[in-house]
Amino acid sequence: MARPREFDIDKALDRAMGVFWLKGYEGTSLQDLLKAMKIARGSLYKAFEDKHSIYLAALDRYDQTEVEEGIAFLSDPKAGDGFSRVRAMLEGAKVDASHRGCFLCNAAVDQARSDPEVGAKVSSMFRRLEEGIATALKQSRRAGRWSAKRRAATAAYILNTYMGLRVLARSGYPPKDLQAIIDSALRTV
Amino acid sequence: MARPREFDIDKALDRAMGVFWLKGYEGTSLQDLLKAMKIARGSLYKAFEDKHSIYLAALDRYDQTEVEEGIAFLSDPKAGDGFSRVRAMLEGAKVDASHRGCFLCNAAVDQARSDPEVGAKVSSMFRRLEEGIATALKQSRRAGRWSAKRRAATAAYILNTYMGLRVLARSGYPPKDLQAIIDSALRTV
DNA sequence: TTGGTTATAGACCAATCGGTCAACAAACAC
DNA sequence: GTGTTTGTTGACCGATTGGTCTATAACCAA
Repeated sequence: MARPREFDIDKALDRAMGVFWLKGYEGTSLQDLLKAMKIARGSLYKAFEDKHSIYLAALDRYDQTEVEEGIAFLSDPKAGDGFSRVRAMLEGAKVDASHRGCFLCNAAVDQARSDPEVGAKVSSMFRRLEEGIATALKQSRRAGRWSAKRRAATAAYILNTYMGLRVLARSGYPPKDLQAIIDSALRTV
Repeated sequence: MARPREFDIDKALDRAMGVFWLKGYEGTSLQDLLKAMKIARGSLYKAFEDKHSIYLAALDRYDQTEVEEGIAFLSDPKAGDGFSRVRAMLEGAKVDASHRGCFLCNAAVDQARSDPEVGAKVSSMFRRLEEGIATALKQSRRAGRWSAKRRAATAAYILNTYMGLRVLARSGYPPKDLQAIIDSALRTV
């Protein structure tokens, strides 16, 4: 047989994701990636096709870890009332000490338009997050009895609010003011 | 005296803005800029300091044209009831045939964190847009008698909604669904 | 017409970009 | 051990990056 790979490919992908997340696709150089992933050039090109495919793989990794975790939380009855889970999700966007925003939102803004593959992944995550929010609403005291249609519309509205928060948070909007926005957004849902 | 400049610097800046808007800062090369601005390399470096300063100037130009125009519209009593002006602003984000998003939102996501000068300009535009929205609310039948504090909170909330719409629109979210989000967002304000 | 000044054009530059490759190393089958 | 296969390493590649510089052109004052 052949020589086994010396590095953990998922760990390397996590590190690549961190760089893309912080600096964006165009703003990240191969050198940035190699340094963060702690592997040599040749190893990277054995494991991945090219820079673009690493970005796509990092986006998938973000999906499998962050997004799926978020959806699982939204759908988890043990995490409190459905409505409070939605609130917790929004408040999670408030504290962004690293000012990285969310990778999904960053990808939507700077790559989704020019890269159809990114666009498809972004749309998929949007849709599934919406479904997660709708599920949480269904399991809430307040919205549990609404029509499915009304819950779906509200879920889209909350996803939209979430994306707005991520944009404002990334550019340093004060957390206190973000909290006020969350309160306004949920007050009358 | 000296030889006069042959190109209109504001027109060139408009063109530069268009490229940055579409492709982002890192995604735009000097060649892209020269081609769009229709000037030669030497002329560009006579008129501007470097690529970065062109980006800042383009952001200022966006401020003076698009943002100020939006604020003027929001504050204009002749443009209908204050509340309907706010609605019109949100619906303006819905139709984004070019999928450019808004330059302000793009700058917030991909440059505001890493570039303090961009961050300051972005924050300034956010704040003034909020004031514009608050002014429109003050001139509305529905919110005219609210406290200034409540109007300010609602203005921040609407700005947040607007940014969310821009993100979703840029990645190809269907306009019909965006309309539903707008309806949800304004239903209970 | 001449001189001073500044814009234009594009050749040119070092540095960096993403990507390839050949030499070597490590694993297992036999 | 030997052979085969694949991972690792870093030198290397052409292309492109943002930016400089020189020769020339266009303008106005005198």
